[in-house]
Amino acid sequence: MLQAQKSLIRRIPKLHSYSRLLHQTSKSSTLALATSSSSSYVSPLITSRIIQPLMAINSLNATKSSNAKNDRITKQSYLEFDSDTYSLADDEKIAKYYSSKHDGVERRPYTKEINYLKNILESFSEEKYFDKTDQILKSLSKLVTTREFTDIVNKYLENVSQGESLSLEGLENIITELQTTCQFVTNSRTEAVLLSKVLSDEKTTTTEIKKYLENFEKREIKEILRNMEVIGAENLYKIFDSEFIDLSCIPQELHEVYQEYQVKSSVNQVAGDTLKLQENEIINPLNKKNLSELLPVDSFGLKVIRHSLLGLEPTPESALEFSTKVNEIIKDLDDEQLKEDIRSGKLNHHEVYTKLQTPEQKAAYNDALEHFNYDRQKQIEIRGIEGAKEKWKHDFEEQQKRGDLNLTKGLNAQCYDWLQKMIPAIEKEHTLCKALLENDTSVDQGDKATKKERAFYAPFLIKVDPEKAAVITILELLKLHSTGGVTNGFRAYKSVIAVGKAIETEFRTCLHAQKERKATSQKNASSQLTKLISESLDKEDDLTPFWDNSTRSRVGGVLVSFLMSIAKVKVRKHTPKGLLEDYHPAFYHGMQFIGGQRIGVIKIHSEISKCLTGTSFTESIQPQALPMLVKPKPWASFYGGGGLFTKSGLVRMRDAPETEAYVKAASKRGNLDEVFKGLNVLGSTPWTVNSKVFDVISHYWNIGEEFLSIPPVLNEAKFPSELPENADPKEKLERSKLVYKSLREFASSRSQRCDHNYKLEIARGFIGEKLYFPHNLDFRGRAYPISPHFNHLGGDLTRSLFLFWEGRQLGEHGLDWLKVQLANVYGVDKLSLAGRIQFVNDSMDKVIESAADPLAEDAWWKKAEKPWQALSVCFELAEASKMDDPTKFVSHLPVHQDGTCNGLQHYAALGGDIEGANQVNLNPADKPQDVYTYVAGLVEKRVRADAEAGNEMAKFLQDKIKRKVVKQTVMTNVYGVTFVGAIQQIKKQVSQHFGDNDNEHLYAKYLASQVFASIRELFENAHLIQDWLAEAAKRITKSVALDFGDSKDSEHELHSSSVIWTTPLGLPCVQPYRVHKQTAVKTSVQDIFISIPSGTSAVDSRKQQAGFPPNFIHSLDATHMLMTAAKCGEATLNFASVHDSYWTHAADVPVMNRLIREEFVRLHTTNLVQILKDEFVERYKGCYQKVRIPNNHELSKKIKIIKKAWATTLQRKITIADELYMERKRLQMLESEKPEEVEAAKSMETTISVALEYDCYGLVDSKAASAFEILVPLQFPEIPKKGTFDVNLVKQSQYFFS
Amino acid sequence: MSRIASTAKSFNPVLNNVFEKTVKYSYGRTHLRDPEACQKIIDKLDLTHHYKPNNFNIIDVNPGYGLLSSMLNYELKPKNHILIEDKDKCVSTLTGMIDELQNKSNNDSFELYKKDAYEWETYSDLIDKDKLISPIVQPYEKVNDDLLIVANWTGMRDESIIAQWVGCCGNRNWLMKYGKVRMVIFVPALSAMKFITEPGFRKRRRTGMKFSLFTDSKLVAITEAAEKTISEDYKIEDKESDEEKSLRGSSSNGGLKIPVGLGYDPRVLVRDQPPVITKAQYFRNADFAVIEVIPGDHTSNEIANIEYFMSSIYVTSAPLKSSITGVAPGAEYLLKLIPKDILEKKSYELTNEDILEIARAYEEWPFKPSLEDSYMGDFTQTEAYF
DNA sequence: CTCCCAATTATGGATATAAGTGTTAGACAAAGA
DNA sequence: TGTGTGTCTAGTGACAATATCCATAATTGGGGG
Repeated sequence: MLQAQKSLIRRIPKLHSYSRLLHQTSKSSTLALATSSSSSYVSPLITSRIIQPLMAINSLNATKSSNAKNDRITKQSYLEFDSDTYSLADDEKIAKYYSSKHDGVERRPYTKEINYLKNILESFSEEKYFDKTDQILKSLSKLVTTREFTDIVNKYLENVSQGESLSLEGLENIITELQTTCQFVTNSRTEAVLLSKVLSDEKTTTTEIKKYLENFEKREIKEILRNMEVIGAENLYKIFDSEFIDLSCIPQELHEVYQEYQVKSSVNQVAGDTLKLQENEIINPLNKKNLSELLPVDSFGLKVIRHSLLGLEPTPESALEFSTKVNEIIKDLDDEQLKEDIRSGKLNHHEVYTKLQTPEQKAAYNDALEHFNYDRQKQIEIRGIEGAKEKWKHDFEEQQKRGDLNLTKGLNAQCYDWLQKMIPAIEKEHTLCKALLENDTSVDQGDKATKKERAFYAPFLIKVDPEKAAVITILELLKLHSTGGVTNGFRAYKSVIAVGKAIETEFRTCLHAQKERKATSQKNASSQLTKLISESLDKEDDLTPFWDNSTRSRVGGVLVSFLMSIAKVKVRKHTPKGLLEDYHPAFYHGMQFIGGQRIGVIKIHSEISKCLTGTSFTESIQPQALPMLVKPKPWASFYGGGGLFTKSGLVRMRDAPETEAYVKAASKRGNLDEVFKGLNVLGSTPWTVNSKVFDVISHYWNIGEEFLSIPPVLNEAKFPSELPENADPKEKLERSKLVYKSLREFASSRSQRCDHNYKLEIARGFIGEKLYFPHNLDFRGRAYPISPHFNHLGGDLTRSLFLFWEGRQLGEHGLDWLKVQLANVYGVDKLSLAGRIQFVNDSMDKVIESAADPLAEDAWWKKAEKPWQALSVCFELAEASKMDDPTKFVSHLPVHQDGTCNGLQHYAALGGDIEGANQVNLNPADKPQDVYTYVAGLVEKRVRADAEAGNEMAKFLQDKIKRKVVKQTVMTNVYGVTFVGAIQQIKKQVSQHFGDNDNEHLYAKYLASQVFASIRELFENAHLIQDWLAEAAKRITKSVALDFGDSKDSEHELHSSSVIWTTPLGLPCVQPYRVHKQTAVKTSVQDIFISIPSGTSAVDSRKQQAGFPPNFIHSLDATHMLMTAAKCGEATLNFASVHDSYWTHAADVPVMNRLIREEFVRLHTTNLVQILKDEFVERYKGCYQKVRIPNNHELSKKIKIIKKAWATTLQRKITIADELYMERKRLQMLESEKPEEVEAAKSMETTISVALEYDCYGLVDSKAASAFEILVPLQFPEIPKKGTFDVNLVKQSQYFFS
Repeated sequence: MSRIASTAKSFNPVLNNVFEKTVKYSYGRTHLRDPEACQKIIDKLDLTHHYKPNNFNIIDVNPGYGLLSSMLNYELKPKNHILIEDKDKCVSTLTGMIDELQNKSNNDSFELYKKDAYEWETYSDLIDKDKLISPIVQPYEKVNDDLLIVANWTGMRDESIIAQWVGCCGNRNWLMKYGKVRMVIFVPALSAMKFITEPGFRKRRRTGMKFSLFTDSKLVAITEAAEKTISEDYKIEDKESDEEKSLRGSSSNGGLKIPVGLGYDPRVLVRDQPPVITKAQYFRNADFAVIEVIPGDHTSNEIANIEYFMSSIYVTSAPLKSSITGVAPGAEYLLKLIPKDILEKKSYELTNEDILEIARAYEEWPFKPSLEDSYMGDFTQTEAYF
């Protein structure tokens, strides 16, 4: 077993593979250069006097590189090494970089390993496997900085100090030992852990506490107490009680709490601001007793608490508290009926809220609800999984009782059955894992491979409760039904990762909840203190890093394989011999081939998939993916916005450590406050569900037929008739195409139906609720709601379901804006504002009809371009028009203001094109300009010219160019659509509108080129900027860093600089397009292919180039949005956005419109491109670029001579690495303190230095027959001149956003 | 610009100095440049007994610059010799050759058909629409003596065509509806290694199995192995381990005494004794082989029911008994129906008889998945975005 | 106890898999001259 | 070394191929000192 243990420990860090890498590269070309005979590669042009110092430097380098061998972590795994031989020198622990040295963004070597170690340290420390934790800590101490190590150890100490098993002495011993063996440096947090340990001991007397505290100075105590989440509420009060403590010992943030406590305890009444209820057991997920008590909520005399999201009832305590508060609020209502309605639960939260009369009542209700929802939110996040289980159990028991064969219920019962079988399997696995980790040889671990696998996932698997793990596995697999292009199944890869991720999320949530509970367990803790503590808990950043994908897939793999082996379904088959009955696996594994490539799939047994089609399965939504009931935690650091117990990063990214590092660094420097501000405005907008629209949707949904955007219920795909085996291959081919087409259609219809179903189910659950969307960003800074299924970014149908929770009186202009909104969604958005209002006024009776009878066969709203949103406005308008004074109408409807082709607006502002600015409404005008129509006109003009020139195609297309044909292409042009993409878009239009299908491809191709040319003509300067951006990206991504090939940093590939820029709000954007290496992870299901994230692998130059211009523009529109959001927040507007569509209350539209314009002007009055260029120059200095100069130029000759000289001394070809090495040496010597070295450097010539005297970019001549490649310092082209458009005019442009 | 002149037996002296010795465009395929090499192939094929002069047709797919075609034509004297070729440079050389023949020897059997040989339509048009030839349907009991197909499919992406043609042999559709039509195909060496195998050879996979089942295939000629596939520490070993090692199909230290033939199933080499074409004899540095494929006695009907099953079986090289379980729900039942000795075998060891046996057993299986279950969607293609 | 060598294991890289290839232009890499 | 040829991949959010073999580095185990 020792062997297995060693193997585990060895395999986990996988350090030796890295060391091998190091070793290999240390033998590679550059080092060979360094270690070869000393003077050989000095240019013959250098006199012997100068060779001396060079030799010295080189031999120094040589000894260093021979030392490099010792960097290898060889032999014993690094849990066992005990000397400093393998440690990273202090400067090496952080002294690495990503794309640029000049950004102060550090890259740590072995990040992956360190993260892994942190994770297993966490795991082992809770299990108290001290022998292992010791080793891990030793290893870590070699790899991280002292400071970080202190943090790690503190966290470790916190974990191990829990419970009784370790005494204070034991803890102190550990610390002392770590101090000696690992150079552990304590800080105040360490003291806090110790203090907490002292205080937690029941036997510790007050005198002892005092004595202990007296060891410290008051200033020190203050620092210690800052770590309140370590100490915990209960202990904090004990400290407050100690007579040794006075205000000077208390950190600022706790002053209030302290003083309050002093007052209260003087009256001998401890922190009584919470309700005196039974023992506070909020977080006890598995307490069944608790659940049965949940049912009689109405016994509190208030049924307001109606909805139980995910089948979870609120805790009785908080329900009682809430009902008490509500009773208090409605006490003074004079409307008895309303009072009764509220009490009896007839009204949902939002109805109650709107019906309250005074602002004070509303505020009080809001307050009470927020408090109540906080508890519910906790319940959802922590017990959401359990909710699903309870439902299954319920259905299972029902079925047992009644023999009910209802399909959905049957499925739930089936799940319960699987769950019951799976739990013991996982429990058994847990014991095996623990045995493995404890070196318990008495347990049989099975064959070698299994054992090896287990060694990988054991530390993680044991952290999650078997029941929860089982529920999660079942849910995730069922959720994946028919995804990934697999009929009746899913990709094995996806399932394994999904389960792994879900398990991790659950684990993290539990961990966080547990911590918070521990720290705030004191039943009488003041709410103020509780809040402070949970806030400081959020600050723990990177001590439990995210699991990497290989870990996820391993954990997921084992669980999926369990489910696959235990989940059975009963099948019956009539055969000639009679009825056969058998149990078949519900899931089975297979391979699919796509273009010869294997894809692992897991198929769901048809009996099961039958139950799954079309039915709702809402329980399968991870609770963390739902909108929130309470205001999200405000963003203040990289982690911490979003769910209460859910860790989500500020920027969503897929395997992009570089992006992460840059954003984190920016966050730490405080550069992101503006971004946070904007995001927090978005996150704090409360919403509710539009129940009127919901009812209508629900009606049509249940009919099951296709209606507007609702897809029909399809039961099975229709296949064309079979062909005989010997049919012509051509026919066979045609048929199989048809089969795939119909399968594809079926799948897409089903997945759409499924998607809608999710949304509707969630909407149903949130009717009457107050909900929030925490937002985060993509790497360009665009904001997205974190909850993926149901949010306001969705399509027409989804958007129509949203209302602002708060209402605002329409006031003077509000009604008009409502009308504009209706006109916009109806498709009448090309008229002037007055025209749009007139349009609605003319249709007012139809609007009212629509609202009164939305289900009418030919209701007016159904003909709208965006019918559902139109319906939503109809309801609102109809209500408003009922009022005598519509200005007093309280409106909840969000009114949208959309930019006309927002990307082009930014381009036009950047480029200053007058005509372009006109067409996208930057320039004030009487009525909105339509860029699509304009471009269509330009295209038409070109086509006509061609037609006259005799082009047949042009003759055919003449007079057929409509707005619609070019619209999508114009729109996506900004977003970097390629020529091919444009062809596809236009082809679709062509095939719809023109008769001739045979030539549609030719037409599309021709038109696409004309559209491109037209756009280019219209936005000439803008396109020059686009070109400039692309050229800059090209140069950056093709550049070589001076340090390339340096022995100290061998990880970088040749081209490893990605394009990085900073938005005006300070958010660094790093294009994450790199070529990722991929490896296969063996799991018991199959091998799983995962890519290894790396910030240093070669950049994907093509993607970087293609992506940069659109990404830059996106980052600008995102910036504009966040700026506007922040301003709207300041103006106390409710604000929401869908990238370039900004929403607020009708009454507030004028204010928002002003802010939108002001912020746009503010953004564009600086010369953004110039700033970008300056930033680039600074960031990429020290990078070199290949330039082709004429072969016969004297510079070419000079460089050839130098190269030849080097090559003869080195006996091999000169590589780029060699050239850079020599240049590096030259520059180093120039900085040297020794004058002779400086002298030597001055007269030394390298291939790069000789080129410095020439204007190499000027020498580039594309026409020259033969070219020679040389390296020159990276330069950027001059930025194109701006046009004459004055951005300030935007302020007066009514139709800029409208 | 030197041109080819040769005294090879099948070389038409009329064509001396018609073909260029080097060609500029390979169009991604290998072309024979040496009449001696062509002669080797023609001799090995030994087709004169099978086809009566002036009484049969040749469909010559991708003849390239036409050297081999001209020699085959001279040797076999077909009534019609259709050259399906659409590459410009090739076409011009071919027309030159045809003109030369017509002018100097009154041979008008050649017909150039400038279409893409990849398209199925090309063949149906050739026969049904343009009626250049009208092949006679002959029974499957004997090899068709009315039609001969010669094809060069040595390009990178041509392997799929070969596989599909074999599929047609199984289906007996396409040109195979005329009977057992002989095909002489130039293929990449690696394809020949995979496809022309006997049971037990490690590289034998599904398509290899189909070759065995649906066709009688032979290796006609091979090339010298390209240098990179030859292991440096190549050693001559004794015969037994020789046999074993080369059965594994490993390309590094195979057991033949000379590097030529490395990577092929040694039993096939012994069986077919293919002559070797040297590097200098062809243009474009890519190994190839010439194979002869004649439709066999089995059809795809016989194994249609286990298509999906087979694809799963050939994913792994584990013995059937262990790989069979995950193949479909309730596959355990199937274990009872298949003979034990077959279950012990690995997928690449299965013989034709074994496969047919499995197909029969599968038919007996009460829980065999319905047909639509075997449809595995492939809709990864990006579809429209509104 | 360490050192050295042989044997074993881990790991990354290469290659095959199936079997129509919906489309076109342009950039880029390998290869033939 | 400068050419023609073949291959690859094409907007964003966001979605990823596996099995097997082989060479070689790393580790272990055994033996001798």
